Amino acid sequence: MTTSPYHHGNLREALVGVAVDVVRERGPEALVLRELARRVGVSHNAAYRHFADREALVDAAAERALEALVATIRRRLARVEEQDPVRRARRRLMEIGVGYVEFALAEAGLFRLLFTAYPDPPDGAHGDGEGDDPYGMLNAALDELVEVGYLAARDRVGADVTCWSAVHGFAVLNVEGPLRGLSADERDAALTGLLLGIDRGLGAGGDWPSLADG
Amino acid sequence: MTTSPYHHGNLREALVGVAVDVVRERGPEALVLRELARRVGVSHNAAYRHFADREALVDAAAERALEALVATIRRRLARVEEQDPVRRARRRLMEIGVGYVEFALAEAGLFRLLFTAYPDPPDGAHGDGEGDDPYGMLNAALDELVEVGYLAARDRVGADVTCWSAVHGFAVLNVEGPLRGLSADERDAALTGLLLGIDRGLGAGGDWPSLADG
DNA sequence: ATGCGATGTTGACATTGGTAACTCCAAACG
DNA sequence: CGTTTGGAGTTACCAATGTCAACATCGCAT
Repeated sequence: MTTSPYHHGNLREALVGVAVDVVRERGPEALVLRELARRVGVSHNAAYRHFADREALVDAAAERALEALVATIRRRLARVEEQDPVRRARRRLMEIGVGYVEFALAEAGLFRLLFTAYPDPPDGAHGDGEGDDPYGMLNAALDELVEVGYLAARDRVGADVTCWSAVHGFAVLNVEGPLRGLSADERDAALTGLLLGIDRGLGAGGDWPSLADG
Repeated sequence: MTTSPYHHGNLREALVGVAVDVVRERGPEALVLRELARRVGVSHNAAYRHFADREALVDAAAERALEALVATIRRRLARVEEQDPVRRARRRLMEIGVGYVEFALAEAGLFRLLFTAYPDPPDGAHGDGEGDDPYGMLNAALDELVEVGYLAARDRVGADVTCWSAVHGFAVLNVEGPLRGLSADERDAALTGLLLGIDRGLGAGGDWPSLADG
């Protein structure tokens, strides 16, 4: 309501909003400052009162994208009802992977945005809180796997990078890489295979039954 | 020598050449038509006699990048001297991964170029020749693993996607993702862990000794 | 020699990100 | 209640880029 024709009210939010819209529709490369201004009904250059430059706006939008990704993963995690601690932990790890890929495919634009402007490294500092980022959630899940005895502590090191690499690679290849064009069925099968492979690899120390059957 | 001041001789090659140079130095986004022309000492627009548009030139450069990647992998494969068929096959698969990542890190610009303009899918059609692309080489290596009895035929399906995903993901995260900034040592360790994990996962059917020791 | 087609050139145009200088309004202060 | 001050938007402008159209130049076949 406080929208006098001049002072917009909260241009910043509005800009980030349309930015997200545009990215969802046409990808990060379609993120054009002047068009955003047009859409919001404001002159170009208005944006410069709120963002240092184009990149700053892109970063702001990327933050939104990250939240969306986290939300998707959380949603998937919440659906796990498994009771047995070991099976539960393993299932949770898989769901993180599924959620990650689900988001990448459903929101290809946002997913790509996320990695054209990523907030630098996650700073090896894992181990504190669960973190509100996917990497933190992954680490939490892996720690859980150690606690329940599925993953040998010795194999915990590097497991995060391995898991992330596999799932991220799968997502990238399917979204913008040579694997786009796979049918939904092929994709699902491949992803299941990938995740089961990880699950099997992590638990290779003991003699656990596959999550696939049962 | 045939360089009269007017007709350049073979502009096409020259353009692709400097394009590759620029990408190596400053990445794919620095690939600016007009600058290439300047570098070659020709007027802008000259390029349009040889390329339909910017994208066509990018594609041509990407082709070069692909060749370079393949060369790097071949070089690594050629160095494997292992005699025992099983160990040899396993080692070869690992070297493909190492080569892939090595290239991504050493030639970050070219690697990124490769995936900003990728020649569509590899067309599920694997099984013919080894192919001169990394995907073909990967498939050949996996087939070899089946032949020597390390990889169960049943697990062959999807193994290609799993391997590619893991290695590609690792490369991407390290080159342009949140894992850039890892020290060389950390990176090496993580990659070794990843590749051993794959090796272990593929051979999980039998009871093979790790490639790490011995 | 000559004329034609491939190869380059010049000139223009619309778009984009960005800077500078101006304007407008609202709230703080006397 | 008037004024001033500064945040928020605006217009004017610039250089760079991709691309199109029209023109120039050269070599080779006739």
